[in-house]
This record gives sequence, C-alpha cells and structure tokens, in this order.
Amino acid sequence: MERNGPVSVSRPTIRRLPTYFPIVEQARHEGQDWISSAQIATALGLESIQVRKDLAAIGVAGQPRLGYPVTQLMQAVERCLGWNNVTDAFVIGAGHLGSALAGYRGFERHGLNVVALFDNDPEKTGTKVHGKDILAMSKFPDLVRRMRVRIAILTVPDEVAEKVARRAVEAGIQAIWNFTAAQLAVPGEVIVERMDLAASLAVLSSRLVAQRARLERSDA
Amino acid sequence: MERNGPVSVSRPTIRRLPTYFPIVEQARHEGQDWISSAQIATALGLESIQVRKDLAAIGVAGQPRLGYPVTQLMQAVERCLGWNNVTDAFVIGAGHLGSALAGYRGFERHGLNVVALFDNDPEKTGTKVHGKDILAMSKFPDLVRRMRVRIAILTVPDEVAEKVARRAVEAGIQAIWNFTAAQLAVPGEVIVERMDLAASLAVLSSRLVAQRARLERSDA
DNA sequence: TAGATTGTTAATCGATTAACAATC
DNA sequence: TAGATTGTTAATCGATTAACAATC
Repeated sequence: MERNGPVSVSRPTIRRLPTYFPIVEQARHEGQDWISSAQIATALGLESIQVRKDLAAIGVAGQPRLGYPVTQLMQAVERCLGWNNVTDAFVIGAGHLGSALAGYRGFERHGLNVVALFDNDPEKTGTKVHGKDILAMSKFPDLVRRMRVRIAILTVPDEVAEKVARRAVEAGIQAIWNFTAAQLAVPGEVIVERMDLAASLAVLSSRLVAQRARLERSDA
Repeated sequence: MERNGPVSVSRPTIRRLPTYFPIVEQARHEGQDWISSAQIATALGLESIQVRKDLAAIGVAGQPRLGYPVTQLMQAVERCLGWNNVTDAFVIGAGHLGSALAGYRGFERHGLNVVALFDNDPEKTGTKVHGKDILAMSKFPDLVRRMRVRIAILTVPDEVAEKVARRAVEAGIQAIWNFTAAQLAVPGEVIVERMDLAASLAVLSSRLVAQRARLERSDA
C-alpha cells in the first residue's frame, strides 16, 4: 500500500535535498547501510536537526542508534524530486547557454532528458550539439504535441523571452525553466521556475561590497 | 557627508533589488520623475508594503503623495549592489557555459567585467570567445596578482571543481561564483555564491510532480 | 542495561503582511 | 483642506533551532 504522499514539502527543504543525495550515495558506496543525520549535516555544514526535519518531511523514518537506511533515503529523495521517472524537455535557444544545458550529463540522473534544441538561426538549424538536433522554431508546436513534451528550458535572448514563452505555452508546454532575465507572464497553471543570474550575482556583489567596507574600516 | 551605510540588507531584499531596476528605469524612460511602491509592486506581482520595506532598507526615502524619486532610487540600487564601480572577473572553464557567461552583455551593467577565460584544453587556449582571450590555467595565479582580480566564475566540470577552487583561492581570489554542483570548502574569508542548478531543477520537478498528482486526483 | 540517535514539542528567529498614524 | 502615499509599529507566518523524551 502506498504512503499517502507528503502533504507538502517546503521549498527550502526541496532545495536542500539534491545536496543530500551524493553524500548518502558516497556512504553507500563505502559499504554503509545506515547514515546518521549528524553525518549528513557535517558533510554539508548544516545542523543535524535540520536534516532530521527534512527527512521527516519526505517520509523517511530513521532508527534510534542506527540512523537512516541509506537505500530508503535515496529512494525517498528520488521519489520526491521525480528523479525516478525521466521527463523529456526541449531547450529553446541554441546559444552557448542552451548548448551547455543540452550537454549537461547530470540532468539524466535528475530525471530530465533534453530531447532537442530549437532556434531561429538558419545557420544552426539542421546541425547538432552534443548529439542533439537543433531544429527550427517553426517545428516546435507540432513536436511538443506529438512527443507530449511538458518542459521547456528557455535560453533565448532576454528581449524575445516573453514572446517565445507565450508561443511555448500556446503549444502546450506546462513548465518553463527560465534562464533569461525576463519576468514571464504566463497562465496560472503553467509552472515557471526562474534561474536567477541577476539575483545570485546581486548577493555575491553585496557581500563583496560589505567585505570591502570591512577592510576599509580596519584600515582606518 | 556620507550616509552611515545600511546596517545589513537582508538576502531576500538583495535578491529582489535587481528586478526593481528595469521597472524604475522604464518609468524614467517614460518621463516619470516619481514612482510609487504600488506601481513597482504590481509590475512584479508583489505587495507594495514589501517594496516600501525594501526601499527603506537600502536607504531611499519617499514622499507621501508622490512616491519615490526615480533617479535616487536607481542610484541606491546601484550603490547597494556595487553596480557603479565595475569589478573584474576571470572565468575558469571555457566550455559552453563559461563562454555563455563571458559573452553575456548584461553583466557590464551589473558591475561585472569578464576579463578573460582560463582552460586547460590546449585546443582552446590561445583562441578567443566573444572577443575575450582563453588562457592556459598555468597563467592564472600570476594574472590574478598582476590584475588584482578578486572574482572567479567557476564553470569547470564538477569533478575538478574542488581542486580548481583551491588553486584559485591560493592565487588570491576573494569570491567564487560557483556554477558547478560541487560543495566547495574554502577559507572563511572567501565568499562563495552558488548558482544552484540542481536546487532550481528540484523545485521545478517537485512542482511538476505535485501538478501531475493533482491531475490524477481530478481524474479519479 | 547504557548510550546513541531519532523524533516530538516548544522556543526562537527572520521575513512578510497588516493596520494605521504621519505627512506632504 | 482632502486625499494619496509613505513609513512606523504590531501581528502573522514559516522556517530554523533548542530541549528533551522516546526508542532501539
């Protein structure tokens, strides 16, 4: 009988889960059948209580004295993140970034399979990158329907992102992984996850500004 | 006389600031001298009170009835994020991802200037990408010192990330923008900001899993 | 049994949101 | 003045952390 499924796993927990996996995998590789929350926590610089909370949230039960069963733990992470059943995706925009993502081997283990790339540049269409076809954007809607692809990875220039996203949604795309700086306005049922370069750089920059201010203060 | 400087601007605020900028810029472009928190908020799907809190945090004062002065607002964002004085950076790893980042024009406006790329592949070294030299990794330490570069953008394969990061820190790098999946162990004074592909994909995937579960439930 | 580790319940912390007085 | 908008103070919410009982 199936577990009722997690009510809802919080976003911070979801974001930490992928980092747990290689730690536990490594432990299994070294012959461990059990792993403690403290062992995971120290490997990642976290508190063990946070690891225990996260594991409780995804429905993994530990055993006092022993810790958590590594195989079950890994399966729970895979189930929660959908790593067990691979989902197809199209990359839109076959520039450097799109090509990098199309060639990233880590995605396969993370349940994502890039099937093909799409681009409007006739110089690129018809060629391949990392063994994957670059197709004309005009073929996109038809292929989304025929292959029942749900995910689009958006790596087009910022200026056209909004328009391309609209076309993708019209073609039936249900989730967009947005690598552009554009704020996409899409219907409520469409999932948009933004890979926010500017936000990440902002955090880095502000920390550098603070660091520099600290140094100047200690100079004076 | 200089303002005392923000005590500390929270991370969520820092991450939102870059999205405010183009909205305000656009308003100025259209001739507005003042912009209200509500105007910014609706453009981004936020609450106006959150915008006011953020602006207060970076030291912008508004005027009842009028809103916030657009020029001052933009300057405050630029100051807080260090967009006014451009910082040089080296990209380590001249693959597709590194090349994409080296060619991203948005960085200039965000205070980041990619000076050169480094790679170990002799096929790549000596060539250029987006007008920027790809140099042998052996030249990295010397150039960091001579050019006083503080930021390294890490786009090497995951397996070598740890080792390369160590070399970068030894060479004097003070901040690493980490695009690899590796957890970097660096001295406390070195800033590491991770661009976490796996975390972002995890959020996307879990939302897809939830969406699918919803659909199946409504089927039954 | 003794002791290590989980898991529960409560406390703390930080950020968001609400209410409303202050202000131009 | 009247009214729109800021900015302050308090309430809420969610996540992290702490304390400790339960358990093997």
